[in-house]
Amino acid sequence: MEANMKVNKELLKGSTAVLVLTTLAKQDQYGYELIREIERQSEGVFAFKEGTLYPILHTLEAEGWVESYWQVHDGRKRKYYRITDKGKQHVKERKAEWQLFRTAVDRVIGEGGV
Amino acid sequence: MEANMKVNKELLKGSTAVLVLTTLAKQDQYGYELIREIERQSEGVFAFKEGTLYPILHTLEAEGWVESYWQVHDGRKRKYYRITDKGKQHVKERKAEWQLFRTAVDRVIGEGGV
DNA sequence: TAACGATACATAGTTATTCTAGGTATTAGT
DNA sequence: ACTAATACCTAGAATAACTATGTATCGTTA
Repeated sequence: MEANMKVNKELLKGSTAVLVLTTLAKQDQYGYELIREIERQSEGVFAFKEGTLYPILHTLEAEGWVESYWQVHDGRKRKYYRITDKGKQHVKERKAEWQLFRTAVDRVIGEGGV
Repeated sequence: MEANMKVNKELLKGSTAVLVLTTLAKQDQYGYELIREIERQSEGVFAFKEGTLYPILHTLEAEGWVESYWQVHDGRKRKYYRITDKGKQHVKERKAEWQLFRTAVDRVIGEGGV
């Protein structure tokens, strides 16, 4: 599981919120765990650094898309995040946006069944 | 054909080079024409402003992925761009990167035949 | 028991890329 | 003569992820 398989980081811009929110929609998770979970699900393509993910989580919380709560587990203090109803609505819109974007790129570059 | 169908502009980052180079790989085009052509092919999703596209073309040229030449057509001076061999190699790599990225996003958000 | 690596959270400042907002010049139509 | 469309251009703003660094705790092992 090589970390940092070289996907241009610029490609990522605008996609992180939907990646994080979708993952949180399945179950509450804490930051450090989210990094591993997203890396696992993307099969190593997305390997967020902590310095990248934590500020994103703070932004998502400021927007009201997630809520956080501290919880001790296995003798460790962890800050869990839970998606809100507003966040669920938001992720629905962003997913639709992603579909639109993906389809448009594929049309131009000529992949995806054209 | 409404310009600016709201695809988050951040999503675009990292994708413009491959969009432009792929279009140029089909035939030489000039900037103003490229904007319309990409808008047409993406069915209105990507509507670059001139202030966006021209600097991108200059960057692509500086990287050696395209070459430009002035040509008069229909009584108008136009700056045409032609993709180079180096550009063709580059766009191949970027397309592969796009496939990897797209697949990874779809895996995480749970679309695309998982 | 001291040292070290892994876990877990955090922020300041840099970098990269697109957009905004302006500008110039030419041509075609009214 | 005026206006809209064509065609090119750049400087500076805005945005978002990354780099680098810091703190603290826990488990393992020498």
